[in-house]
Amino acid sequence: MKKKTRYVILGLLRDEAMSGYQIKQSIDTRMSFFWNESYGQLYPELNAMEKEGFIEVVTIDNPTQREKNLYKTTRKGLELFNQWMALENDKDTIRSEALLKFFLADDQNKDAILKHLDNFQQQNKAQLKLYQQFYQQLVSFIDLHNNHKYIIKMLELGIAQQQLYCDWAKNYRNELQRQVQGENK
Amino acid sequence: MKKKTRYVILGLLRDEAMSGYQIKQSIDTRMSFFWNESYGQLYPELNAMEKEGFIEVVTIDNPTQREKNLYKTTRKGLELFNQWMALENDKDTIRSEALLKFFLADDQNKDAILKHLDNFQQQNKAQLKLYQQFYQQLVSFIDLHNNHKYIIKMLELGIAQQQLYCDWAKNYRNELQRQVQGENK
DNA sequence: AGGCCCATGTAAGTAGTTACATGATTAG
DNA sequence: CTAATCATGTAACTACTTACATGGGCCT
Repeated sequence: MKKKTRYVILGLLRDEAMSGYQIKQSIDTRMSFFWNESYGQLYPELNAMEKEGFIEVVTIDNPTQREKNLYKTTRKGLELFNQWMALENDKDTIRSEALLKFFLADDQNKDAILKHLDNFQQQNKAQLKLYQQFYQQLVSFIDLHNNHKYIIKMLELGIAQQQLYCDWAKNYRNELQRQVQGENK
Repeated sequence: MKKKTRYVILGLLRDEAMSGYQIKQSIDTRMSFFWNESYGQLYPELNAMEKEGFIEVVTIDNPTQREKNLYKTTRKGLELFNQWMALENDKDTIRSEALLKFFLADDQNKDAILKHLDNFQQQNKAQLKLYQQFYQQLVSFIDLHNNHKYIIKMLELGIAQQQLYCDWAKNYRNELQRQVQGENK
């Protein structure tokens, strides 16, 4: 499977100059229901892409700011990005250990599942909150960038999914809990 | 991140003896909304696990059947599985190129997005059908295995998610289509 | 007879994570 | 003053995919 890191970078740096660190934050807080990247991918890729001319360093006017490498996408980078957009997609990669455990569980693992359901719900709730925050932020802009409506659409999906996961987990948890109590009567 | 392949194998081979090929089919058709594996992981792992005594070969009584290696989980394997169940979960891994494109799109990529939305909807619809089939299969058993109710719960989540994705894509597609038509007027 | 699915595997290459190192800045 | 967060990077490792090889059985 081909590496997609450069396209994420290219896409994010079209509108806003960002550092590697900021890119990572963006992905983690706004895109994590369908994507992730690690620093070990990001930083070397940023350096390679700069050398190849797909992104360039933006110098900051404000010299009081501490040093960080802000990049933005070049024209050449934009071309590469748009080419990628038209290409067929590779198949998805997904591995959720929590969901795997839920699927493979039997009555011997009831306690473990109960614990994992709690964590699962809590994590999804936290993520839901982040998506909602970003959503509010975007819709409050009167002056919409032409890409904002695309992001908003995706956030709607993410929010609906997180909501589904939370509700499902809450429900399931209560159901299992009742079963356990029934047994101990 | 530690390799989880052995736990999937262990979990699936508790109830039903299966070949590597069947395991792969199972994962692809029933678990693909939260997990995937490739043959390159599966077959070497099966051989290693047999050597280590976590799974064992089941000999078939029926000699007309063509040759295939059917495995099931051993007591030792079950212990390992139950230990894993109680452990904390690693963080998820996820990469969906389609969703990435939806997120990063702007007006320049409208046509590409339209095409990807079609594929996305179609693929999710196909997967939805598979989950529904398996669901029907499970609920029609009068004699529920003690793990069936756990699988059913997961399928409910999978079905709801696929439904959400399909509806979202259909809606989004129509919306974008109308925009394009509006522009060409 | 040909194509498709069943079935098992391996080798090479690539993608990805983790742990470590380093240091500045900010908030309490 | 110290802990957390911002910030950048690299090396070693491991996980994973892909492409290839092989062949039987089934359907038409």
